[in-house]
Amino acid sequence: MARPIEFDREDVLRKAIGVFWQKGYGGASIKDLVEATGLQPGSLYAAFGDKRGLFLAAIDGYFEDMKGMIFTMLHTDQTPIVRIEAFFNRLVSDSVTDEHRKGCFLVNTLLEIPIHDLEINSRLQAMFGEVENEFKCVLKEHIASGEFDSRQSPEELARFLVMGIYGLRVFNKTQPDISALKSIVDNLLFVLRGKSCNERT
Amino acid sequence: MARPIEFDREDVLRKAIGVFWQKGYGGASIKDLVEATGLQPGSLYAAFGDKRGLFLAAIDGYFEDMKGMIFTMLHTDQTPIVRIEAFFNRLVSDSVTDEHRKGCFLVNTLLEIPIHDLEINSRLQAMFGEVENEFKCVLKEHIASGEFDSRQSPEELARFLVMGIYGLRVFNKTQPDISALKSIVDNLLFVLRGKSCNERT
DNA sequence: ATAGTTCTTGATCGTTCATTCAAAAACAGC
DNA sequence: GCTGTTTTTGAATGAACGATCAAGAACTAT
Repeated sequence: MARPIEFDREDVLRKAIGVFWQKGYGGASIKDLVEATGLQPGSLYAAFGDKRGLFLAAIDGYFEDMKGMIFTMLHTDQTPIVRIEAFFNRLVSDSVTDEHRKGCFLVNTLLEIPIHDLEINSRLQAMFGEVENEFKCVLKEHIASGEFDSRQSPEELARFLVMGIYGLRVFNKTQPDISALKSIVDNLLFVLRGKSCNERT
Repeated sequence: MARPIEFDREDVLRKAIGVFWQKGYGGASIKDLVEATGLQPGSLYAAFGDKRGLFLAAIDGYFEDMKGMIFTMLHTDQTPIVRIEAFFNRLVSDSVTDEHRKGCFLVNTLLEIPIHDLEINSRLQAMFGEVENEFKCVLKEHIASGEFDSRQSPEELARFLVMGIYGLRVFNKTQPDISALKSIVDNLLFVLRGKSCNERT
């Protein structure tokens, strides 16, 4: 009984994610978002409230995709260590493939947004907390398998791996070199198994 | 034979560093810088050209301090591994002490500035290249000492440590927890020596 | 067809941004 | 105590920003 909405909300959100991902929150202007989404300011504001609301929706949308990827990588029928290895190999190949070197939208946001912005930061903290927790579950399996004398708790190792994600993401901004990234991943995984496995040339 | 400059350039630069450090390049306005430095826009522009010029000077100034600290930490008469350990312990204590959790100015900038800004990014790359090189020299000593069977080249290990700096810096933005940071450092160093040393509670 | 409702449009608002510049102020040389 | 030179001042500039809103457009229900 009224004029129907013409745009696809998810489609618009995806395009907005692209803008924020590439330019950051402060760097993306409404003009950028209007051009990318094809919506006029009025429609954009009607749909998402304001720029910040759209940004929050973008963060959530990005994390949904990310969570799906993580779940796919970490819940296979392979051994725990191989699953984690697959996850980081995927991270490396994504980093190398990404020609604009946008990195991880969430990690970028982590450094852009001031810590006193609790609404955004607590959200990011919760998201990476979920990632950490996924690692923890897999690591518990790993330790339970007995092939690894547990020097440390799965909590500590999971935190270490999350730190590795951060580090790799930032590293790729300075040196997008695949062999360097692979070597770093190998050293990260070395902590989990006590010996180096991948041969490198 | 003219009116002398009233302000101390280094003092002004230090205050400007504080502003950029806390707010980022895009987030810091000229008004912020005018208020922090006590200089009027005209004087600021006469001294540094424009906002970007001041930012570049700020980056350089920050790195000078950082380089001094690194040199102090890595050139003592202790064993190589202890020196690197001291470096990361210092990084942890700095992270915990910093109540505003500003992190590392250079790492923050790395994520804020788009990669196609070559003037800034090549500068940052050179700076972290210097850090990597410092690590490499110390690691060569470590390997030459013979107490560590060199699974890997000092280049690869140095890169891994730089990645660790990035990771720790970002990690502290989400979880400023000293024991978590210490545990991460312990795992980073584990890669260098093949066994865990620090006891943890 | 008409009335009622919601969406789209894009010009417009007030702010804030980085930057400039003419005028005033502070020195050195003579 | 002038004169010449440079610095400081802070108001002014135009552009870009996020956000708004009245008018027109598109649809449904009756």
